[in-house]
Amino acid sequence: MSGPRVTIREVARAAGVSQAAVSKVLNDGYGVSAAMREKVMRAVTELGYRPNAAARAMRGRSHTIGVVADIRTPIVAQITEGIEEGLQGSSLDILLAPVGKAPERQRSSIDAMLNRNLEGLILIVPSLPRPELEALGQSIPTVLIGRHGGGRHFDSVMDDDVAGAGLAVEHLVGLGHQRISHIAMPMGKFRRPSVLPQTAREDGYVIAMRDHDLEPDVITTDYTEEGGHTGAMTALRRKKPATAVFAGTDMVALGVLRAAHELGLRVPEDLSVVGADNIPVSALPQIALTTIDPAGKLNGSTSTRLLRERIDGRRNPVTHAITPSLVVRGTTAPPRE
Amino acid sequence: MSGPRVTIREVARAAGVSQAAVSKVLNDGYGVSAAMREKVMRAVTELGYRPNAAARAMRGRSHTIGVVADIRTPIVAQITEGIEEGLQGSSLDILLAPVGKAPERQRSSIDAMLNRNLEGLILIVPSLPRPELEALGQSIPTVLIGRHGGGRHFDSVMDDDVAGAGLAVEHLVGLGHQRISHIAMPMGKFRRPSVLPQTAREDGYVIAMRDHDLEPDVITTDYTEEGGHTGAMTALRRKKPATAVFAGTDMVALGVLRAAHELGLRVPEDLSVVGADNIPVSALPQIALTTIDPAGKLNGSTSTRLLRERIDGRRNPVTHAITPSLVVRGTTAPPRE
DNA sequence: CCCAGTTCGTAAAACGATTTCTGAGCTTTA
DNA sequence: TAAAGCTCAGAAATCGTTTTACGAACTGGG
Repeated sequence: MSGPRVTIREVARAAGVSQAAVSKVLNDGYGVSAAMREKVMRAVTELGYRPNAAARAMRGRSHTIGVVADIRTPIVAQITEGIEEGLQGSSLDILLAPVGKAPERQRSSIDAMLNRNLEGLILIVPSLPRPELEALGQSIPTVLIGRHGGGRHFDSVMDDDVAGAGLAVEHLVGLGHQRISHIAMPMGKFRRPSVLPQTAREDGYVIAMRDHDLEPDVITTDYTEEGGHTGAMTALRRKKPATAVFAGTDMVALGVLRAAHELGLRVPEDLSVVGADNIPVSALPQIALTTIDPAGKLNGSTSTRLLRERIDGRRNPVTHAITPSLVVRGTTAPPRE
Repeated sequence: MSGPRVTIREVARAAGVSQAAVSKVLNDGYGVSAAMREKVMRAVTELGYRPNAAARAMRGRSHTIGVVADIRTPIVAQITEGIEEGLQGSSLDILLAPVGKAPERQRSSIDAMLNRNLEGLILIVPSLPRPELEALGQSIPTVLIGRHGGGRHFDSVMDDDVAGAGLAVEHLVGLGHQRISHIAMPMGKFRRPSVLPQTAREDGYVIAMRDHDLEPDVITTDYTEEGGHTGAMTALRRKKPATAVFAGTDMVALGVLRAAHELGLRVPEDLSVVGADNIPVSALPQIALTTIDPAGKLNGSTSTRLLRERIDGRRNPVTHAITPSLVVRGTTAPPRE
């Protein structure tokens, strides 16, 4: 099954035609007769020919798209699945550059992909400044996932996190809750990074609360389990403690659950908790967290669709928002009183 | 920052030398004077030249290694980190092909990487039959992670799961436990797939129990949360129920914890539980699972080292076993009686 | 001063595909 | 029937780099 690779030249010889003919049959195929196509195809399958992607990439198309993502984030796996699904029947391969959160690392990975003449790039929640992304979009078809705000030279796919937060609040209000706290992330000193999902969730929470004439109560901590714990401690030690908490992330929600446990509060009887992201842990029976599902697969397949449009020549930017859904599990119930 | 890419030809012109000279400076550099190196380097940085990887891949080296892995597995992230670490200072890039468990999918991803003339491949727990892996190893430097057994044409890096299981049993015995059950995975009808970590863990458990003159008690179910639940129900409803359970996987251990909870058993007072894999969930304060840590990062960096040796010409196969460590958290304690 | 042996550098040939250009053979049209 | 138009196929140029082969200039020893 190994041995020296079979090249287009050998296929051509076997079929008794020229290299150009073989190439034309395999690609667009302008000006090839049925007889020739048949001959070539037989030789191709017989020899088990697979075109050398490196050679392809140099001239013409590389038949490959690149995905840049932090694979430590659980949702990346689902998004990737969606991306692959969207690639069905397109002869496009997918290559992933693993990165961390460091912009420097992301930059070098993107560079590496550019060096390979990929046909397009999908960036999952990149932490690069917008001007850089715009420049990138000008040099290669680019789609961003999970970054709010849109741009002029790339497409964007994201969850409508404002609506998602609304769903959470609706659900809790519908159960009869009035004092609903939200645990959010600090925004940094200088400017509000409005491109982040966190910000949108906070906004959505505030808007939905106001819609119901309820007083928003935003508690700012880290987006970690520990942050959720300290945030919840704040919310639950007030003289009129919250009866429900909407955490900005499932991880935060886990910290909230721990805090509740430590304070002797039962969930959901004494306290309702809603998270966001629907990470795998949340589905475990022991956790059974009510949460907002970000539809990772749909994000992936949608971004593939947009990317293919862009590869096919579209220039104008498209922004696609996906409406998340609420997954009701065991951490929400009507309040006691 | 975009515009047409700058090629080696332009660098050569700017430096007033030939293309070959530039190439030699950038690579091995045989027969280049200090003066020439200096000239070329200046032109390179000045023009911001970055060699086109596609062109490189066609002739000579591609400066890239490929990783084939199922990114849904949490440990892959850590392994990848280790791989990157091992790549420091080597001018090698890393590209990841995301796959599922399906052999068909893995095959096509490997093909895709072969088409790109990569310098080497790292396969994380591939589910491909051995002959195929041997053939692969003959056509490209290959290292396998997490697959027991070794081979003739590739290197293997794995955890010493036998030793790991031994650690778990030692720990429990040291605490005073005698009735320790193990929840394992079914082996399939026809032959024992001895290449899997699960099998090694089961073997290690049996050996360690015998060493202490204790009767092994292996319960076979699925390697899932649900499997752990049903397995634990079996182990805990005996007339002389187990006082400790060694689960083959953290996910299984979570199911055990749930079963314990449902039966009104407190952990660790009434039941000790040890898992294996140290997935992120296990570290959460509410779970605090005692488990065996597979040293993912070390697996990664070791495999990179071996791969580089192979790329540099080594032919004989190397198998490297990593001794895992026990992470003691809150689910283990001395038995009641 | 000549010759062999180094050094340093370049021209040109790969690598394996795609694409452009050209021409051979037919068919249609005037 | 000659000119024009089409269709199909191949020869050759091209992509950007590495590598090979070779020549020029310099060195040092006799």
